[in-house]
Amino acid sequence: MKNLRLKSARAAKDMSQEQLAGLCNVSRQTINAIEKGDYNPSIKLCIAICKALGRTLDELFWE
Amino acid sequence: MKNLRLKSARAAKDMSQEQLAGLCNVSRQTINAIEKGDYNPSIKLCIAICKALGRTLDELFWE
DNA sequence: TCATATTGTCAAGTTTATTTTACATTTTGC
DNA sequence: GCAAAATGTAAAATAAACTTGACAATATGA
Repeated sequence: MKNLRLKSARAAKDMSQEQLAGLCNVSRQTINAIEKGDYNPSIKLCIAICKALGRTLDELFWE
Repeated sequence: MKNLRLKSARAAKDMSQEQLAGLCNVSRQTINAIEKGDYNPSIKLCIAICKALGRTLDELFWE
């Protein structure tokens, strides 16, 4: 299941996958895989993503 | 960093670590380690825990 | 006090997230 | 249409989550 809320929140900040990855200290491929729904990130990474995008866990990852 | 909100939410439901583990399909040791802060669970597991305890991600895992 | 349930912890093994490198495809701006 | 940036994807290696089994320590209740 793709994470379109994440993709959209990133677009809203006009941020590339690579920029977001840099802010979160992970690789670009990791961000790509998460948006694509390929795997299941750690809560720590989810929190880092949320902070970089100014969102909360519930907004980006709650179903 | 211990997760006391999780421990407390579990206590509020009068649920043992083993019962919670059962509902989340993980081992008791995994729940123990998460409460103790020993590791960094996946978002999928966090969501399962939240659902079992009737809480949201922000309530149990947001900082 | 005694028995039992719950929790803490450890070691060894398996699975899976994440990295690195690399290349192909698509999008964007000029 | 061209060049550059952004995205999609894949294989091999590494780190860390998670399991299983087992035992000690602590709490709970009769």
